[in-house]
Amino acid sequence: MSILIGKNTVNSDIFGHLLKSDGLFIDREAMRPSYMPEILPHRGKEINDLASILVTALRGETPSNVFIYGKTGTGKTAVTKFIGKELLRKGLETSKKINFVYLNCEIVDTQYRLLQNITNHLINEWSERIPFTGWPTDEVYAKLIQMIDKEGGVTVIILDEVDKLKGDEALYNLSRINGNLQNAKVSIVGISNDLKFTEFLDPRVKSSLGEENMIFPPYDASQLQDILKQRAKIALKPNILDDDVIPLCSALAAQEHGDARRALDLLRISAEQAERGGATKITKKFVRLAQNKIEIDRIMEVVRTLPTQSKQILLAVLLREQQDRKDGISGVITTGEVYEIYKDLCRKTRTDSLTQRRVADLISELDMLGIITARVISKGRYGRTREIRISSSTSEILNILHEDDIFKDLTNYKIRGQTKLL
DNA sequence: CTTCCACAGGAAGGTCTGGCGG
DNA sequence: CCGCCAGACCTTCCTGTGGAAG
Repeated sequence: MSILIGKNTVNSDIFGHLLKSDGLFIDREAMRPSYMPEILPHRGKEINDLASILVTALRGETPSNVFIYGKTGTGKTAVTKFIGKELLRKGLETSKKINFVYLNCEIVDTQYRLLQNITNHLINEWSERIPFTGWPTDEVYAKLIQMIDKEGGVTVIILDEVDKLKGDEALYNLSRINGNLQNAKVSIVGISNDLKFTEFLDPRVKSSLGEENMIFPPYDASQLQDILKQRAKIALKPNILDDDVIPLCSALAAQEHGDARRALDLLRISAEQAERGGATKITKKFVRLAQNKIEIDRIMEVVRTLPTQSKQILLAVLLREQQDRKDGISGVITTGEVYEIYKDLCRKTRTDSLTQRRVADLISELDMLGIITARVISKGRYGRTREIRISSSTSEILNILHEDDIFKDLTNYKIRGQTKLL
């Protein structure tokens, strides 16, 4: 993001000025997904269920392995981490040896790194730690067994986003680790937001990992309200929220499969928008702004990471739309027209052009990503085609596209003279 | 009612990359 | 290290079609 400094502003001590300006937050962190609240509203049942499975660890026995399923923002990670904390606390209190290892498999995604991470978690001496690479995998596995046995007690391993793990060998090895242990026990908790994940698993792993299954249902609008109220109390200064802001954020997030993360983002960004607008109260207006911003940010990110050919097609659509607006025409943009402009662009940028068949597919891809809308319409005698529109801010997308090197010398590009029918 | 445009979109096959077992 | 295969990415060829115009 760039900071523009107007000609007339006094730009000495910018940060000082911003710091002094009375913000709306007390603790911004409390609205971020990583924040761990003291109480998790509406997850009492889930906490209880998981706790009653893992409580066996406090009795020194092996808890069943658990598989937890639930959509994003339903509190899976929060609940498991919460339980982990409690388990460790209670373990200390009753002097039972408990180890708790949390790993996100999206970051630690190979068998080697997984085993290495768990083992290192149990090793205190830096010198003894297993390096990022270099050891044979089975040696790491042996070391892991040795360490767990040395530690004794019960080790609970949380594998978050377990579906991101490459290959199921790692899961297979971990699930039968108890057979190799003398005086320690291991329990695995797998977390996933993909219910179909277990279907592709080795049946042995499947039955072992899924000794217990838990499903986290999405929050409904009123539950989201409670969560937002709780966090707003910690994060925001008192009396700056309009009464209808939290219900609105909750309702919007509830529409999107009850995602608490989404609701919190919405509220946080609303507050940020209000803060930046110099407002002293957060109103519905800022929620709308925030929603808009989230959507635009999403689109910008998608556009930025588009393959070159798709960018080229998108640029063709944008140029056509811009031209039409300049000429005061508001006709429909069709696949054929886009293809012509696209081919011309390819010539200018010296890239190979795809066939119209392929371009048509890429256009519907762009449609599915929500960058453009492409509806099939019939113009009767003049054929059947797609009516293509841009769904959001043209100029901002153009800016992103111009970041791309291949569009560098296209700044003065003009659509070749052609009169539009109808 | 029929015609006919300008595509939509299915099917099949080619090329290339990257992972994986031997 | 090598051959094999799956899947991504494209092309070629094709049949199907909504509805304004005739």
